[in-house]
Amino acid sequence: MSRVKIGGRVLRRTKEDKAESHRAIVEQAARLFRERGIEQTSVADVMQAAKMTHGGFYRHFQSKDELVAAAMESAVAEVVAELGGEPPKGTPDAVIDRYVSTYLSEGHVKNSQIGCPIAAMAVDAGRIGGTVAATTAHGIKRVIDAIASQLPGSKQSARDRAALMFATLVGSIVIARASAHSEIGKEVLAVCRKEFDV
Amino acid sequence: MSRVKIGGRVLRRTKEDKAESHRAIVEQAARLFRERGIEQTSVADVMQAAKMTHGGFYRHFQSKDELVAAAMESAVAEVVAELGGEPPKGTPDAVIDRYVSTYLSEGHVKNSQIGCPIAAMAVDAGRIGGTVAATTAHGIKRVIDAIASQLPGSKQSARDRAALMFATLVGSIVIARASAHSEIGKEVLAVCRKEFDV
DNA sequence: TGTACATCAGTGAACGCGCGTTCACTGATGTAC
DNA sequence: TGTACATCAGTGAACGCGCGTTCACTGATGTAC
Repeated sequence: MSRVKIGGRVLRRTKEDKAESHRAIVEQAARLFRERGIEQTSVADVMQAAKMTHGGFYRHFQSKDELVAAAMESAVAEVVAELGGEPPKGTPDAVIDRYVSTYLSEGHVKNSQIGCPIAAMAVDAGRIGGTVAATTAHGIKRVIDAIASQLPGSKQSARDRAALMFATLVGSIVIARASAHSEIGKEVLAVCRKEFDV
Repeated sequence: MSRVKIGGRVLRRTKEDKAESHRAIVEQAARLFRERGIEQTSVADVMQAAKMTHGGFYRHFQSKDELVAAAMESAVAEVVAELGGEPPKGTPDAVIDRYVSTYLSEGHVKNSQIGCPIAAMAVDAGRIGGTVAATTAHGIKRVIDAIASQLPGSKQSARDRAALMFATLVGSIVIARASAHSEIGKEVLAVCRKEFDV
């Protein structure tokens, strides 16, 4: 944090500061939208989390929807980066194993704020339509492509298995979260873990 | 419709009329919440769809959340009724085949208002918490149980396969809807149909 | 290097709007006698 | 059967509130000369 505050006011506002503010807004939005939902998170909530007041928001985005798209894009990019990273030591499918077992963990159920943006935001983002829906659709494609790139076999076969796997993952976490205090959620996660052998 | 309107006013309001109004409110809520989302549908929207003004709403429900729970319950009951019905002519798993192939159809992608309430509402309903979340969790259990009751094999095995199947169905439709104008959604549905052989 | 000035990120008050909810009222229902 | 009256489903205006967005303002930045 290079910005210096004196008496509660930000005194330095260079281009780098603006870029840093921008990043902080998107980061907090990606976190809050996934945790509380898009409609349940106000622009003021996001700006407060980014340690600013809400008035400055429109120096960075033309509308809340533009922020929603940016947050979705940012969260998808993180997922894709994890999946596209160098396969670490171990078996060739270690990246996928780690992705799937993390996805189907109790931690992912509880910590939606750092989890899959599709599971947390896609239903509402799709309903918003326009650029938000388009960004979401593109994000889904990117994630499935990234999963497919880590699967063995032919391109088409890998893509098909990636699509089916991702659908199962998304459904499992949606169900598990909505069944948080019931046993059924844990059952679904367990069965799904068994299915993918993680 | 037994209610008689004269000059735009409902003149008869017997107990049966109230029950009919109640049913209409829940029916329209179940439809609109699934189509537009819970937060995006106002109490006034629902009452208008049920051909009333918003003021009378609180003669039927203590709060919007109570209506959300009733709408979820009603929509789940419909799904369970379809799955629990007499197996019609044909193979013993005809009920499941019909359920799955309808679930994975383009029609279900487009017509969320008459589709699976879990796919359409569970993410938001879970976030609301309280009775709404509890009703949703219970609804998920009821649907999985209903699916399991139509599957062959041991109780435990059927239940496990039902849980996995439902997760895949929910994930597929969430993805397909969010990818509406992209090819990826159709791919996911197609792969999923192949998986379940429908 | 120093001075004058335009820029613009961020502040905080204010805007209009739609929401969930409340309430006084209307008038048909249905019960008591 | 008829009359008087309490009930209450539904109406429509009104409430307070939080939202997305706007705007006048502040003051450090950074450019022109």
